Amino acid sequence: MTAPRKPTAQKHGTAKKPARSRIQTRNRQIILEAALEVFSNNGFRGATLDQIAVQAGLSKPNLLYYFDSKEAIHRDLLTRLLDTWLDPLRMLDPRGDPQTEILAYMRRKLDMSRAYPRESRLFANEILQGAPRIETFIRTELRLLVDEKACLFQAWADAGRIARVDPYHLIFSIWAMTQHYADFAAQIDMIRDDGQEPHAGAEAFLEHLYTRLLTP
Amino acid sequence: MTAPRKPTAQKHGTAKKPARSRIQTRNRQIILEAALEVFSNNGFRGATLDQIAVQAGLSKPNLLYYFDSKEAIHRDLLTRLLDTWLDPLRMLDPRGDPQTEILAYMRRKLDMSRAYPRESRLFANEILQGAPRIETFIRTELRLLVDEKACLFQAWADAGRIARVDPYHLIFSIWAMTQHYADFAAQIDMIRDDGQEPHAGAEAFLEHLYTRLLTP
DNA sequence: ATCAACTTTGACCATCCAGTCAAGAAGCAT
DNA sequence: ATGCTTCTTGACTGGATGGTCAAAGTTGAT
Repeated sequence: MTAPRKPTAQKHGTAKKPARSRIQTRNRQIILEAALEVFSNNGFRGATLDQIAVQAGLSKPNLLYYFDSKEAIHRDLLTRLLDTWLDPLRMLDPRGDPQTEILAYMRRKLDMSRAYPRESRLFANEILQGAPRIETFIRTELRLLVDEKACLFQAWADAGRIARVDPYHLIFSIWAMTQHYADFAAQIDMIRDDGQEPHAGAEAFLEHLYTRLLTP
Repeated sequence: MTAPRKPTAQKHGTAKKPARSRIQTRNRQIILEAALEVFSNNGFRGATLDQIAVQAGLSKPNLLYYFDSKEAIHRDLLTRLLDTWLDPLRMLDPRGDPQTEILAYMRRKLDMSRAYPRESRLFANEILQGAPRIETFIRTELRLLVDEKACLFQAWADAGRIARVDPYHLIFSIWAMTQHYADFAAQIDMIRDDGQEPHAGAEAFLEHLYTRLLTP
C-alpha cells in the first residue's frame, strides 16, 4: 500500500532534481514538444490535453503521470523558454564595437525567431494575456538586463559612438521587428503567398535600417 | 403561435438591414463593447459568455437574444475592426511628398494602436492563431492594398525620392513597431514601471528612425 | 526467474460552458 | 386600459474537458 508517487512530485520543501529514468526523460521531452506545438498554435485556454496527448502519441492519463496538470506542462515550457530568451541580449559585449554589437544582437534575435517561431508565439500569447505567469521574470531578470544594456547604449550615444536614440525604444524596436516575423507569420505568408518563408529578405532590410539609424 | 424571431436572425437569402429598435442598438453596442474587453484580454477560447455577460451587465440568455452565438459576437467585432483597420494605409496619398506621407502613415498607425489597444490585441490574437476567421480578408482586401502601396513605394524609390528599401518589409516594419506598443504593452509597462503609458516617447523615436531610413 | 518499482490506460467523475426554452416583464401603438 | 410585440431571465441540457483511479502491463536489478 505504498502511496503512488508521481515522478514529478517533489515531496514538499527541498526541490532536488527528480533523478529521472531514461523513459521519463524521453517521454517528458515528447510531451513538451507536443505541448509546444499545441499551445503555440492555440494559446493556453485553446489547447486541450487531448490534443497534446494525440500529438505526443500518448494517452491523456499518461500525460498526467508525467506532469501534475495542464498548467504544469505550460509552466515548464515557459520556464525553459525564458532561460534562453535572454541569451541574445546577454551576449551583447560592452567592449565590442557599438554598431557591430547592436546589429549582431538584432541578427541573433531574428535567427531565434526564425529557428523557434513556436516559442516566440508561446511568449507572445503570454504577453498578450497580460503576462500573468511570467510577471516576476519580466519585472526582475528581464528588466535588470534591459536596464543594464540600455545604460550601455546611452553611454555609447553620449560618447558619440552611435546616434542619439532612446535606448529603451531601440531595444523594443528590435523585439518588435524580429518577433513580428514569427508571431505574424500567418499574415505575412498570406500577403506574399509566394512560398517564401516569412523571414526572407528581413535580414537585409533590418541591417540596412539599423545601420542607418545608428550611424552617428 | 408565431415562431420567435430573434432580431439578428435574417430570414435566409437577402441580407437586409435588421431595422433595429433603440433598445437593440443600445444593447448590441453594450455587448460588443463588453466582448471587446473580454476577447482582447483572453482570446476567443479564453473568453466565456458569462464573463461578457457580467461585463455588459446583462444576463447570458440576453446576450444570445441579440447575437446568435459566441462566434457571432466575435465575428461582428472583427468585421467592424477590419473595416477601419485599412484606413491609415488607404489614406496614404500617392501625390504627396513620399517621406512626409510614409511618416504620416506611421503616425496614424501609432495613434491607432494608442487609441484602440484592445482592437489591436483582438487582431493580434487572431493572427497568432493562424488568422482562421480573417483569411479571406487578408488574402484579398489587405493584400490588394498592400500590393498597391508597395508598388508606389517602389516607384518612389526608383525615382530616388526615398532610399532604396524593400517596400513590403517597410510596411511590415511599421506594423510591427506600432502594434508592438499595444500588443506587448504588458511587457513594456513592467520594464519601465514609471506610470508612463507604453507609447511615451515612441513617436519621437519612430520619427527619427523612419526619417533616417528613408532619406535618400 | 522473480519481484518490486515504474509505466500505461480504459473507465469514470466533476466542472465548466455554449446554447435552449418557456414563462414572465416591459414597451408601445392604439 | 388593451393587446400585441419586444425584452429578459431562471432553470435546464448536452457536450467538452481537466483530472482521478484502480487494475493491468513492463522493466530491470538481483
